[in-house]
Amino acid sequence: MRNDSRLSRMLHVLIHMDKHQHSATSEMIAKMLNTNPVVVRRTMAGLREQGYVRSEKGHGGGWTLVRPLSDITLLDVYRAIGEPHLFAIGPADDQPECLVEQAVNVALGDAMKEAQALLLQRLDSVTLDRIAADFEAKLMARPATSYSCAS
Amino acid sequence: MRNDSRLSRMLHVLIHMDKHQHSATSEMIAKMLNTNPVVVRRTMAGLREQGYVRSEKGHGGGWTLVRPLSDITLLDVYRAIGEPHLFAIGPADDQPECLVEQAVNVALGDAMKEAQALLLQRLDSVTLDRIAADFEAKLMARPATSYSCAS
DNA sequence: CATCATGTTACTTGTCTTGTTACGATCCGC
DNA sequence: GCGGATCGTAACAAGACAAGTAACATGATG
Repeated sequence: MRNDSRLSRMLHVLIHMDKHQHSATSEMIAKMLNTNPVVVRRTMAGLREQGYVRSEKGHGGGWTLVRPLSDITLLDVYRAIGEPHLFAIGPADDQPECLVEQAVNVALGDAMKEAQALLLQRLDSVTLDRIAADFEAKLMARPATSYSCAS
Repeated sequence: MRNDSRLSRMLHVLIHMDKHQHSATSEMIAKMLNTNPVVVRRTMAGLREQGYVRSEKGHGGGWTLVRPLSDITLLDVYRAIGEPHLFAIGPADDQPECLVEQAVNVALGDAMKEAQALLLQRLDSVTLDRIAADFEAKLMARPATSYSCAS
């Protein structure tokens, strides 16, 4: 459990949902992601609130993709899941009195801000249908193998 | 303890060490960083192995800066402490069978690699004496206040 | 040799994601 | 309406990792 895998997982799910027309239950999605239904509901809650997916209770319920993959960027998904911390490193103290430490924080912070800006920009420049297209290309390259997880 | 603060702390220490000519004990450094001596020794071990500082046991011992700040980049320090993980996010599975997940990992991985390359490049472009100079500038701007932590 | 200081190991703590259990609410089919 | 399917949510345990802590060995100085 070294990294926060929520972004990766939600991207995975959304693309799969686009391939199936019918709704998917948390149970099915959980099997697909090798996790369990509660985690799925927890993480997908943000996507629902942002209007990317819809959930329906009761018999025949489950999760449905509401917007086309071409309308969703990686950044959209990142924001929908609550913009978790991107970096594992950081300052020891956010508001230090020591001027040396302040200078260190500025230097490190500047570098990290640049990297973060670039990362977010990259996430913003990729829509989910692009990833789906990459997947299709791979599928064509080796059509004999099983192409995906439990789907 | 949300972030790994080792890099930040070591930068802080090295610059302070440059200001004092005499060696500093782990005890003194620990007070400066608001931590304790064992953590200091643990983290500084990497810096010693890479030849940036020297440690001496016994009476009058402690830590000494060996190389000038102008010879040490932020990247050097990052590497010396063991190149800890930079990102808090990552894929759910590094070697997934699912081709969709593979495509997701490639897309996310590409963006992260770019951001990481930029960050490391920025760390490589800054030497510790630059941060020390920033500190001096701040010090001139308000010479009346106490300028640093327990030093 | 007594003291100071590092070196190292083992264990605990704090924090965050993930996993799990439990229970309530809602919807569909009979 | 009843029962089962399914989401919503809260509460709690597990696992990982940095950081904090305690204990003890090692080496250097006077």
